[in-house]
Amino acid sequence: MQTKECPDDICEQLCEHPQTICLAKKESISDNEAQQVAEIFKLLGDTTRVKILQVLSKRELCVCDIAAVIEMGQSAVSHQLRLLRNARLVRYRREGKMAWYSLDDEHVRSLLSQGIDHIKHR
Amino acid sequence: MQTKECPDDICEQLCEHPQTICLAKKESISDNEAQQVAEIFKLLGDTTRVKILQVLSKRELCVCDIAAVIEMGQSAVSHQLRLLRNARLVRYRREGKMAWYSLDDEHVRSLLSQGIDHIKHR
DNA sequence: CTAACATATGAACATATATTCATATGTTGT
DNA sequence: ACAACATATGAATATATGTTCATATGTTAG
Repeated sequence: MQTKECPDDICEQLCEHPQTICLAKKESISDNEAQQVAEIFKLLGDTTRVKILQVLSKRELCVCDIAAVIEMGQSAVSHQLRLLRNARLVRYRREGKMAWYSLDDEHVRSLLSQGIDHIKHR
Repeated sequence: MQTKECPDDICEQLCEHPQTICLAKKESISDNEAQQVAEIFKLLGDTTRVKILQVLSKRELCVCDIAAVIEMGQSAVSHQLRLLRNARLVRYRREGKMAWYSLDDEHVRSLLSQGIDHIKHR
């Protein structure tokens, strides 16, 4: 991302420390990467979706059962499932008129359980 | 949360599967827990904050250096740092007129690096 | 004390997001 | 074909969130 070497820290620049800044920039992730990372965490950053993912991490469930378990309306659940589906965090299969959802990302399972651990031990 | 045993799955209830729902409820986290988990991930779910946390994971930086590195205004950075400070994800120390920030949560360091790994390998 | 500076913060604004309601889609059983 | 049902989705609404601008706070140097 940064091609030039870091110049000496001559510090004409107010408080900024050019050399430190230059080093830090070299080690920083790109806008695009940061955005993608944020995207994943954003999906985990909603109470309803946390509940959905957590119950799906235990067993496959159909939409109306998810709604019953987390006590939310079918429509709200369905909207959230769409987001999770689009991001491929959940998998679904159709069986007759029912749609069965389950967790489809071991990485997310791990992040989720770490998040839960985190709040349980502090 | 659920004190009663799960009744047999007599299924008078439309599509819902009472026994499955009952079991799933027993294994589900509380509203409060889900909210706290979401709270953490919400903090990781913004591009600017991901960038801030990522650069702070490498080294301690003062506010205006953070702003320079991630190329954002001082005010925006300061506002975000407040959120991170309140959640104790970052630590800060004052040195004269400067404020030095660093990452203060190994759990978050781990979540962050997993998030970055995740998007890099897919 | 004053000026310059680093940081913090309140208010305003624009944008994003979650939920609800109404309705569409698609399946099953009669 | 029709009715009942499970799910999906568009539109509307309310709320939350991020950034900017202006300004406040607090520190240092002169």
